[in-house]
Amino acid sequence: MRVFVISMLIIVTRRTFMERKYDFEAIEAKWQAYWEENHFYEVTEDTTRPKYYALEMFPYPSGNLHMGHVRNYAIGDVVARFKTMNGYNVLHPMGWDAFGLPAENAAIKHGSHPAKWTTANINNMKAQLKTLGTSYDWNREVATCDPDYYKFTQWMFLKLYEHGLAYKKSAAVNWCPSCQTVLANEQVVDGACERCEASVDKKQLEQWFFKITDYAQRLLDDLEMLPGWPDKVKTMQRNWIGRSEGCQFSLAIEGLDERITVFTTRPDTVFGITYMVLAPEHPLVAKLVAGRPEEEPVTEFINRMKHLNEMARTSTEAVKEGVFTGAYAINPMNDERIPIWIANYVLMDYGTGAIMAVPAHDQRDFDFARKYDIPIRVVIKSEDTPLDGSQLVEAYAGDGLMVNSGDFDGCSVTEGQARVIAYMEEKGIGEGTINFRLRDWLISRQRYWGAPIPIVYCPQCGTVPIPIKDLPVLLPLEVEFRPSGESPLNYVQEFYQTTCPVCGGEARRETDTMDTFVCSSWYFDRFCSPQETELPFTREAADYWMAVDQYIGGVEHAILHLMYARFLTKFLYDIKMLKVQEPFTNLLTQGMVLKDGSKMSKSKGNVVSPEEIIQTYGADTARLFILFASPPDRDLEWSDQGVEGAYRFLHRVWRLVTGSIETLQDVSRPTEYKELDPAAKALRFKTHATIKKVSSDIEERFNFNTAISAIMELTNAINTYGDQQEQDLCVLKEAVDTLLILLSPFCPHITEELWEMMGGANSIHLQSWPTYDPAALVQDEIEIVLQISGKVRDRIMAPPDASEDELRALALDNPKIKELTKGQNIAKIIVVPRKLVNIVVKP
RNA sequence: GCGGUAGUGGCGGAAUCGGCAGACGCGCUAGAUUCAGGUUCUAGUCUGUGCAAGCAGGUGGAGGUUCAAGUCCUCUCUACCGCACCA
Repeated sequence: MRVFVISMLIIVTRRTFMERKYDFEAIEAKWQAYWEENHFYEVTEDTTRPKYYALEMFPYPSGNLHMGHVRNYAIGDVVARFKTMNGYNVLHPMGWDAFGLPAENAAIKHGSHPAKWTTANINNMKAQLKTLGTSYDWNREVATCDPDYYKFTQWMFLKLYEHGLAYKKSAAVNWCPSCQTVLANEQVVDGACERCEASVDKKQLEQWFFKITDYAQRLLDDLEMLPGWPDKVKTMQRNWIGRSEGCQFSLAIEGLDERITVFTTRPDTVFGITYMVLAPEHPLVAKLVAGRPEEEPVTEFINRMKHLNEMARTSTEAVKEGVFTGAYAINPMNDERIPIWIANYVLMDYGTGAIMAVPAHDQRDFDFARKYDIPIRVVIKSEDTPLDGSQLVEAYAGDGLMVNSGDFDGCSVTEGQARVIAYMEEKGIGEGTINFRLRDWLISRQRYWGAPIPIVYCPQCGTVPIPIKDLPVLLPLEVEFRPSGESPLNYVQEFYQTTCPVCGGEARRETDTMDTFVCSSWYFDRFCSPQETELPFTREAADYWMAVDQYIGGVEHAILHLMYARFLTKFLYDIKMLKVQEPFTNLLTQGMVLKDGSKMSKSKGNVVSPEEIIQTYGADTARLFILFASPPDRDLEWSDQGVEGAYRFLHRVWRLVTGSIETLQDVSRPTEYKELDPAAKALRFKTHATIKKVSSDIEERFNFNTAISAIMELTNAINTYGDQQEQDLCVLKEAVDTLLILLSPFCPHITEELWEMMGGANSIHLQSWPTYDPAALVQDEIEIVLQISGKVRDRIMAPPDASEDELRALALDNPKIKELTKGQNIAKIIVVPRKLVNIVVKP
């Protein structure tokens, strides 16, 4: 038998309940302990439920949580809790990006040990993180400096080595004199070290590289597979990869048995070459000038370039300059003699370090040619450009037809490119190629606090990888720190003195460690099976959990971390460890937390400490404010008064709920609602409209700010309804329950406490996310705007399903409209059902 | 220089598909509560004008498309971010 609980109409004496204070400190501690004791957020694979992997970028354990972390983890926690309440089996882990320079610098400065310093910081930050009330499965915690973890970072290295993707070469690398180590290209910003901002030098060193360039095309193409990533990040990655199509060909050198290879994207302009340029570092330069009168000025020029830092060398502002080498090359297309120059504007690390110069059609070459009086020959002619190069005011890079180009005259630019390449390939001069700006990933670091590179150098066997069964290569703890430009491991005899795994003879270990970005390129895989001892992760666990459904972190990692993680994921896919090709299905890049318009920093003295905020107002307030103040992808301006506002709101909720416990405690919600009075109906409408809005704001838009404002509106509506003399307690109960559930992902503690006080079943966080009742959203009447020529003149109430004709009739019958349109010609009437009627008049 | 994002009250922001600009919060004003301050509650708060109902103007600026533009198009200014001699 079905039982209908008929809506009750009861006269209520309001707020007679003895109100308990909102003691956030006690409440937050109580529930954090409860969740932990009851293993609330620990998960295992469960094939009966859909999985969801929510991940925030794990922090470097600097010692203290800052507001950026709070924002990051508050956002992630809302997503994780929301998905859990929607029936997903949610993996939400946390760990530590625990290797890196600051630990070592702190060790040098304070005489502490990096391991000790790091562990202390992790403990401190973990405690801080726990006071935030985040729903992490701490059983899966990892720290990259843990031998159980870096054993598998070394495993990654060995697998890459095995597949020819890790190699050692001597290269001119970025050297940070302050950090006393080399840096990857990605870690050099404006010619300065990304970390310490010291000016970066070039140094010729033997270093280990990962061959990320083998994956350049896939890294580029597969961005298409990521509709859930911000376009901004994808664009940045595309630019970084920097694919350009063109051709490569070599030129003979007059009087020398050597050839110079150049890359160009404009093979259609090869007949316009009037000189060529080598980078000052180009290996052939010395041979070209040997014994010539030009040798001295050239050497002088090269020395001068060497002493300029990266910034001064490569800046667009830098004036182009160069010197003639005295040598000539031969244009393979027409056998012309081409003078060879060296100049600052050609870079050794892009293309081949040498260019063909076509001043008529390249602005840089044009500027240079004008400066040094080198002829300019037009080979692409448009209707508006001169044929005589000396008349050009600037290089012409546009479309046109080939001229002065022998058999190729008359070809269009695109046609010419294809034909020249075909000709070169036929004659064996050159070939069509694709060039990338992306360089191989330099992973050697001359520092101590990192994962040792698992390689030994044997006088007999050469470079020998450590067998996987012998991992980890342990980082010795007894080390002396002296910033010398060499790895401190160079002074630890017990470490570097070893035996060769192949021949058993005496051998020397590699003493460089790996870039920490290697460690962070696969941690999300490790979270799937963090206790696994044989492999970095088990296939079964990774097949179940990967890919990360929602990744959240700062945009500063748009290139570095995200590119490296994508690369390693593709490699793991290739060696059949993973079945996904991309690690992060959806990416949310959060904005910065600002104070007084600029990023919080110690030097500016505008840092707000999360610890203090949590102590003063509680985690729920901190979370609420930070989520309410701005949409997550935009920068957020910190406001102490805004925090007060969030705190006040929670007090309002507290009073509202505690004030109604007595009357609502024993009320059960009916399965059907009938004959509600207008006020009750309006509240029920608001309740369900709020469910609808909050759900879509979280799910579809990540607009937590508008979700929270909708919850605030519901709170206001409940309060207003409370002023009614006669209240429908079922509707009120539904509204209050809904308010708490909708607020629970944002403010997990206060809602849990109030839920318990209301006598709610088990934990609020184990409740299902509510679904809205479409019937409750049906209104008898809705407001229709009446406009005359686009200006609002009146508003009327009409049934929501009123037809266009009915609305038109209602509008024309409206007294105010009648008055204002009297004697006017009605040119047109636009009716938008459920919205407005616009009467267009012509005077 | 190239690419991107943004510009809306005193402030943070809202307006999701071209349809009532300013939701929600902060701040401010007035009143109530209070010994007082704070808290809390009530009312107000884009600008001009008016006692008021109202009327007019208003989303960085200038044009345009449209019955209707914060939203679309063209030009332009400003701020921030990314790339920057990439051959």
